[in-house]
Amino acid sequence: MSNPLIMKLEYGTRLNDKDRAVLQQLTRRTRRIVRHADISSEGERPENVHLVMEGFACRYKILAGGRRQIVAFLVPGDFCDLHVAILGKMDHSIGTGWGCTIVDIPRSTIEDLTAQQPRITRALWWATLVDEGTLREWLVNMGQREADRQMAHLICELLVRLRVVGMVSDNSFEFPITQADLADALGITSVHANRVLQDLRTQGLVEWKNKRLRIPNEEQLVEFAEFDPNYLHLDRRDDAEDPDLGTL
Amino acid sequence: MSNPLIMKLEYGTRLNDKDRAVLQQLTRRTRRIVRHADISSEGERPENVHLVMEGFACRYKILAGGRRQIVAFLVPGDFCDLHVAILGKMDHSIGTGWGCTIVDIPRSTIEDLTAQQPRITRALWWATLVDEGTLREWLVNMGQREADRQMAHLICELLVRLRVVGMVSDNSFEFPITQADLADALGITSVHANRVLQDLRTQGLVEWKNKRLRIPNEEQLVEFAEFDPNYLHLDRRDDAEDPDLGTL
DNA sequence: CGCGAACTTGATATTTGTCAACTAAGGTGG
DNA sequence: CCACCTTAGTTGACAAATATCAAGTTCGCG
Repeated sequence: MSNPLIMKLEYGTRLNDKDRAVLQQLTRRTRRIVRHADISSEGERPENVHLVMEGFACRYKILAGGRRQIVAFLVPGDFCDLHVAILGKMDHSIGTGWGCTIVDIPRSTIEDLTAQQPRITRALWWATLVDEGTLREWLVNMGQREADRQMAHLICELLVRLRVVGMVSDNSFEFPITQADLADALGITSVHANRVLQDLRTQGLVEWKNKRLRIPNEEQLVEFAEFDPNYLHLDRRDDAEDPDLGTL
Repeated sequence: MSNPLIMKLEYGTRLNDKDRAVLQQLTRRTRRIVRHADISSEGERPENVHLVMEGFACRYKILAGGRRQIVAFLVPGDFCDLHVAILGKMDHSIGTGWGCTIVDIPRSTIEDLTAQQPRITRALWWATLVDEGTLREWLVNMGQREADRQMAHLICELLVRLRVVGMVSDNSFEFPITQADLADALGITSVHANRVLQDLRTQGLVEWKNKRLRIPNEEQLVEFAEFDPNYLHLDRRDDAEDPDLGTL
């Protein structure tokens, strides 16, 4: 079955059939978000936790001057705000300029899960920590790489993450976002983003039209971007240690 | 008692006397790290979790070209690698160019804690999520602010975080790091960092000499940096909801 | 077909990086 | 206590990356 949450978490921890059934149950009731509607906003204290099932969403912050920084793209299988159960308020907003399908999960459900399902709890922990690792990598990307490498790096990341949840075919994926959005994620101007993109295009590193992005030669793009996917921690470690995960 | 871990966690969750005693016990055996020794390195799988008790440490990544990005400063009360218990390997390094005092905590101890002490577990969760929020803010900072505001913002953050653990007096704190380190945290050149710093100095926003940084007029610096500390989640929410935190 | 949003392009300004030299500070051995 | 030596900080001239402004052009949709 093509449940993105399960597909993703299987990379973090071994799940058994019961775990899968629980997760499947969790993601039964989906809801469509219309274009340009935010899922939750800075300062709010949402009652539900949200999970992306189809399409893209993003985390972002708006500054006083109106500038926007996107701090994460959320793809199918990603939680939007798992943290809100512990931190009181949202310290950023979740938006979707492109429409997507999500699941609402009551906070209490998450709390029950963490109380009763150690394997699932650990998997959620894992997902949170991968998010954190991704954030670190974005910071490195922004601080140390020039815009062209940076853009290439982001594309590599998306390719890997989307492949995990089965959204990649023919080295290409749906990419409904706008060049201006991409610019806001990279911390550059949309004009500059456009120029950099054309660079990548003429180098034959990416093709992007009709809201679909294709990577003709992944190896080449990975090399150009110096992309190393280790920070995504996709190597499920079912090694000897913690064979049956005692606690946590 | 001046235990930075306890002081910090009290901001996240209510602790009772027993919790405090457990945490106190946890941080009994400190160890001095010499200058320029790393605490742990990318790719490693450390057996212990590390906690800073005195001084500064940092998270960083080195790129192929030798460039370094510091992705976090770790101050007293901060865990260096709580995540390593779940993600297999370190995806970044922890270093201290300045010497600091830490505590080593065996992974198993953390696991016992999370199994038996829900209030402490929740506090550790909280600390992790604050780290994540901080990372997001750094990203915003780097993406959208110019270097002078960005530096001012970082200084505001450090002032607040150090105040929480009692390391600020007379609006000043020990700041043993080097201009080049600061530059690596901001994603700029050390030459540029120097110029920006002199700017802040002549504007009377910061004083920095003899490894001590003083903020003569905090309000002014906060305004200059557009600093809003909400992302540090220091408003302990002992509000009606989850009065005794059931699970997690 | 027409309209607005997204994309593209050029000219120019600003910010930041690079290189290279120089000064100041701190620590070590004699 | 001084001489030396290394590291940190400072400065200037110049180059490169990115932003800004302003004007098209194309595309998708009603």
